[in-house]
Amino acid sequence: MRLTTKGRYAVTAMLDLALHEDFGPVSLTDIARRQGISLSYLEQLFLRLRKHGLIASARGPGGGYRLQQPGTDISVAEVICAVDEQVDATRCGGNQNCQAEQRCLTHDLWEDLSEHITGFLSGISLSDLVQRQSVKQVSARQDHVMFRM
Amino acid sequence: MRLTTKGRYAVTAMLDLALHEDFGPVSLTDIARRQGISLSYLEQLFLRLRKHGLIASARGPGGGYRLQQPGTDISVAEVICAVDEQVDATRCGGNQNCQAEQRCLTHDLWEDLSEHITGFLSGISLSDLVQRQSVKQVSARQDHVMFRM
DNA sequence: AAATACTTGACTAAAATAGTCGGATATGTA
DNA sequence: TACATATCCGACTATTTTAGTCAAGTATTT
Repeated sequence: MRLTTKGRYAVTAMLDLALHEDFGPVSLTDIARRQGISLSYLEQLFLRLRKHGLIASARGPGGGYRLQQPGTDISVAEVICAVDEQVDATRCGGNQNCQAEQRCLTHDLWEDLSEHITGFLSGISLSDLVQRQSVKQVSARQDHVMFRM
Repeated sequence: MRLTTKGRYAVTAMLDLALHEDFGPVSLTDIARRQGISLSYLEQLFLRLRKHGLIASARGPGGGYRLQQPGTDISVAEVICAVDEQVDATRCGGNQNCQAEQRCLTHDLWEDLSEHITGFLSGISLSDLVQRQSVKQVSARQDHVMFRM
């Protein structure tokens, strides 16, 4: 699993969605405003999230996105994997041909690390984040500032 | 701490150094040959590793680099930090001004993750890697193929 | 003296990041 | 039915990072 800012944007946007979906579908325009992420960039990310079955879309006025599964069932790891497309993973891709078609010296180390990170992020669901005190605080500020803008 | 291929190259090169320093200083030319990394790129990496006090250099014929501290005292985390220069860390840099000068929604999550990864990689020293069976195997193959080339 | 090897800075091709732009399509509401 | 809203989708682009190359040094051993 790769860790990039793209993945971070996706998690932030999904968390915003989880925080606001009680009042019907959430539009990308709202998420873009609240989180300071460009609309067009969000469109790219949500296309992938939808194709991976994490969210469902509703078109037309009042439309937007909602979570396809309960927030407890969507882990941070899943969100990141959905947008990062796992092009080459570790360069020492699964096939161990990192150096001259053979396993490179540190192959096992990166494999161990990768498992470690995935395990950590698989254990954190969107619901877990929603309940965090720090998230509640930041979210409240964002809702307040942006309210009826 | 950022995880990039640059950091991976650095760890691989430092491990090669740890594996061969018993016979005196190790030249970058040798490391480049064994690990399939370009000499000029290694020069850039080792400049930073030296400035961070992880290695010492010896000029002239028979010169090269050796570890500045025993292999047990150099962790993988230190090597990666030395070359990655920590430009912006998490974009939510230490100052929490990730979004409009305020803390972003997922700030704490990335901070937790960062600590988790750093903790994991801090617990692995070059000596630990040298003793791994898989590392010994790959290293033996590399020495054999490249011997007296 | 000569070869080896580190030191340093400037430059560069290719890829990834973080978007922008333009249009098409679907849908709820007046 | 017209219209506004919103998702869909593809193509394009500026900037940054990666992964180097190149050239000219300097120091040291043999």
